[in-house]
Amino acid sequence: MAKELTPRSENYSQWYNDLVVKADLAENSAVRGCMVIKPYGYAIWEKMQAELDRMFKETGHSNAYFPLFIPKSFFSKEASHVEGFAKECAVVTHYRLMNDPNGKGIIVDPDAKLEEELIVRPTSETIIWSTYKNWIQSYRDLPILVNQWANVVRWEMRTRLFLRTTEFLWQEGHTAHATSQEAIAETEQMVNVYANFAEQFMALPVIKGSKSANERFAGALETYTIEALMQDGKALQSGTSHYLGQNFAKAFDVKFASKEGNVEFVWGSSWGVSTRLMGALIMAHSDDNGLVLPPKLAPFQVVIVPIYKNEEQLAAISEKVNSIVTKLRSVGISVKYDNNDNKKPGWKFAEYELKGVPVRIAIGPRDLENGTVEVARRDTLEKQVVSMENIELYVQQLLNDIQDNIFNKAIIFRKEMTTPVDTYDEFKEVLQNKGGFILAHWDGTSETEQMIKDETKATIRCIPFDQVPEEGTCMYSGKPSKGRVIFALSY
RNA sequence: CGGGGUGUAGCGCAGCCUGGUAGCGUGCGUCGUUCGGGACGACGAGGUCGUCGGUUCAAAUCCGGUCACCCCGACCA
Repeated sequence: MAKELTPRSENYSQWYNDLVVKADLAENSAVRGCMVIKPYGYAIWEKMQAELDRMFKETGHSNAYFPLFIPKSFFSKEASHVEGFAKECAVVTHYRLMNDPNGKGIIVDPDAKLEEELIVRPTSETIIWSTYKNWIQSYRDLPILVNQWANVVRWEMRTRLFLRTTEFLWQEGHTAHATSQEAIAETEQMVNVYANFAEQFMALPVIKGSKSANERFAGALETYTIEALMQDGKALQSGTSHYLGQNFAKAFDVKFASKEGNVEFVWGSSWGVSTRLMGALIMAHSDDNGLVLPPKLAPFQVVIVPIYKNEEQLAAISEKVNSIVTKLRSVGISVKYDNNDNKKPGWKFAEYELKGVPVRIAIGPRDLENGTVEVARRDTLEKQVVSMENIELYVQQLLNDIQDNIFNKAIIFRKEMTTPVDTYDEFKEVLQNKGGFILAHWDGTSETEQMIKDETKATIRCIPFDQVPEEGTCMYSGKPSKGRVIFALSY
């Protein structure tokens, strides 16, 4: 066994790291905190991008591209925004290198200092709103519904493949509207798009809700989030959508003439998901044998492994396989035929299990005689010998079953790992011994949330949209509360 | 930035305490036998032991400096 994973029960975090590397998704690069996303991992990201991009366009958005660099002065224009990002910005100060006069390689040319430093974007609100100022004069120019696919840099202290890297890939939508109602509707629409994507494609159940003031995006009036629960009982913020009010319009003086002839500031939203979704996908479904991918996002949904003793057998099998491949593709199933002669079937079985391919078809001499194939599903590891007749319909149904099954499993897990508590002692007990989402009453103040965070590291993941109204008292302060919020330890 | 740890073959590690021929697993190459759950045998290629300096007849090993990376904390999508 060349590629054994650390079991989850032994060390969940190690399991995750092992899995990312051994399933060939990504690896650490020569640059501190930055990862190389390998072809197999990138293929999954491309699948996610394709679906999200389609969903954005269906809701009326267009893609555009803004600069990687942001003049430093732009950042100071929105006070809470700079406050939130200042500590993690990479800064470009020079534009030229030169040979070291002391002969020790290459140094930064001290004469090539920039007049104004450039920030490598940690997010693009500032550069985009400075641009929108030029695009908007009248209500007729609104709304602007733009998305960009980009990389951003946040100089984090500690990084983990996909979950938190110094540079990461994401999309950021930035919209401008004539009314606050419209901007809020957009913010809500996009958090719903994210939730639908997570649940329908990633098979990842999420809870939609609002962030508390402490956890809100720097510069937003309101942050909506989708929160997912990982197998170790920790929460992962998987996507956010921010209602910006007129904050950035005021900071960058973006005004429009309304229908009534008044000059008003524009209302905004921004929303994003990142390669962190890869981390969520990996952790949500995978097991000690490796990755488990939802069929809708797998780079290939079916792998076919031939079993043979000699060239003639392989030729006979390959002929059958070709017809199977054609049939599968005809119903839109993606297939890889692995006839690599350098690896044995056993090796291939283990390898594709590790890589999370949803369905494996093995075909050997026995099958040729019987007109059958062996079909194995990754989620349950069950194997079944089925007829080659109508194989495409069987596999199509199986892929649907797998997609549903892993989603249902995740829902059941979340249900088991969601615990209502009424006292702070109970809260600490559950947090320590069980983890997961904890539903508790909170008095609504930042102070209380901060105290709980300082004492337990748990934060309010969100105030759920579907919060049940319920009179209660804050577990920490005893003050009145009108409903439970979700606490958890988080990534 | 505080605490801990590690740099030796592509990868994972042993050797260091007690200085004296550079070692194991895996991976890689060739050949043969294998092939329905990570095959086996034979032969072979591959390392100025992170780096700079010191001690010594002799340094992977002892001493000092330095660099890099990893883990735990504070920060975070």
